[in-house]
Amino acid sequence: MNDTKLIDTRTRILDVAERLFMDSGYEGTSMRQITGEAGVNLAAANYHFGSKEALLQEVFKRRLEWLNKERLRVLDEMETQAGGQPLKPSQIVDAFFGTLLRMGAHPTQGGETFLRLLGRTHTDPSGLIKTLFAAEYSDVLERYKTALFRALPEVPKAEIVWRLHFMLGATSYAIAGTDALDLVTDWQLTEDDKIHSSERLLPRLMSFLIGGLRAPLPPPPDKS
Amino acid sequence: MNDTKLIDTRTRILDVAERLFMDSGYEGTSMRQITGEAGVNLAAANYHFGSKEALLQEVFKRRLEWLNKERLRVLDEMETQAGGQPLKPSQIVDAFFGTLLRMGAHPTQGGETFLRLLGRTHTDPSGLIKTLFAAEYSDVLERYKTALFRALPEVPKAEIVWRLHFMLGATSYAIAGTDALDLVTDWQLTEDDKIHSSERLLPRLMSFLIGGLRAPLPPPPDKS
DNA sequence: TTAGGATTCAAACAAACGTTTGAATGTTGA
DNA sequence: TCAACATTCAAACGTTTGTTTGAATCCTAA
Repeated sequence: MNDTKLIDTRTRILDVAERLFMDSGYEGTSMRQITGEAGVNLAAANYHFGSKEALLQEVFKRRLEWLNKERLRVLDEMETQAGGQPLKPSQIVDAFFGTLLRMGAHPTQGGETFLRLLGRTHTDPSGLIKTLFAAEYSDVLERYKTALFRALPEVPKAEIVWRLHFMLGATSYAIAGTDALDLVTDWQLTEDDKIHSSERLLPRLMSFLIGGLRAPLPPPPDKS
Repeated sequence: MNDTKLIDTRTRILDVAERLFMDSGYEGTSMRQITGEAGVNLAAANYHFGSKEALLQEVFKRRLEWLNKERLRVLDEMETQAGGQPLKPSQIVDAFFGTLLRMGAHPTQGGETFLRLLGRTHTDPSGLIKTLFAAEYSDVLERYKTALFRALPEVPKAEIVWRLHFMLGATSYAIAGTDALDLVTDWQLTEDDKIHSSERLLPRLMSFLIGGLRAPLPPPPDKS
């Protein structure tokens, strides 16, 4: 087992697969495209990963493990700092979603490509993806849920869960690509707005998320 | 041209395609699955629609035309009622997103199936989908954008556009399937919460969206 | 230097894909 | 009733798909 070339082939396949899955989706990407653009033999992909499905799993796994470890680390650090006191909601939101968005600027962790892949995949109901996400996210969500419950003791837990869900949606959409924004854009934004839009995304999204999280509760259900 | 049977075959294909595209995506669904489950001959799909791509377009077109006409009608009605005064932001949000969600309870317009298909497709960057959406949404978004600008004159237009984008994301995710919520759920919700969750989605989402829309603006960009 | 496992490679596999064909059947208006 | 058109149908088309094979090559440890 060669230490430089083996890792190179594996990594080249993973990197290209990540980008192509982002561009064209899982079913829309063929093994021949992946291995072709990666400059490796077709059979190499099956040799290193076993199957296309297993390759998809690896593409997500190597990033999500890093991300969710980082999310737990940041939350741990905040809670230590707070010394038993509940955190501020804005801290929790930043630890979860801010860490995700800042991953887009982290060159060794896939940069924007993985972020966009993740965003577009979050609404994919395919069994494979759902199973993978459930396994990869469960610990992290449990911790953040608990932190939010403590931070917002006056808000019913069901509402917090729903709002976490909405926050995930707004964020997925935001990172799925500023391309999709071209739908909504067109209209009069200054060049300045466009140039800085990527780096300004985080504060803008954060304001929106916290506004939604702290919004007045909906009227209680009709008892008829 | 037979008036009952032709419409039947066409509609049966459209209905099944809508459901299968929702379940498995465009590339993940084959013409044989569609025509098989619809109980029509394989060649019938190509006969009536020309190609798989054209079939996908039709699936979206018949629903989006209805939805966006309805959205414009509701907004027109509100503006007439207001007699030249700007609308309240919450009215505009409800006219746009409320109309969408209420479509899920409209049996002749695809019900929840189309809603979930739309939710999962919103993050799809494929050229075909983007072109279709751009054409189908442009008029409506233009009108609603203008209404929001008038309703929130003190907010910079760029911020409004971004927040509209975030609102679209939260909504897409919410309608893409309460299945995806199983990710976040698990945790202690009462049975009552679960039973009423579908009909309670709209007020919950609305509170979140308006909270986000009206949140304090993010700090201005660093001038360094 | 050499044996043995790891990796690459060209080639082939069966299966599934979207689409087309031409004949058969159904339907309509004169 | 019959000609003209619309629709259905079974069959086949050529591609492309993911995966497998077995030989060739590379690398490393003894």
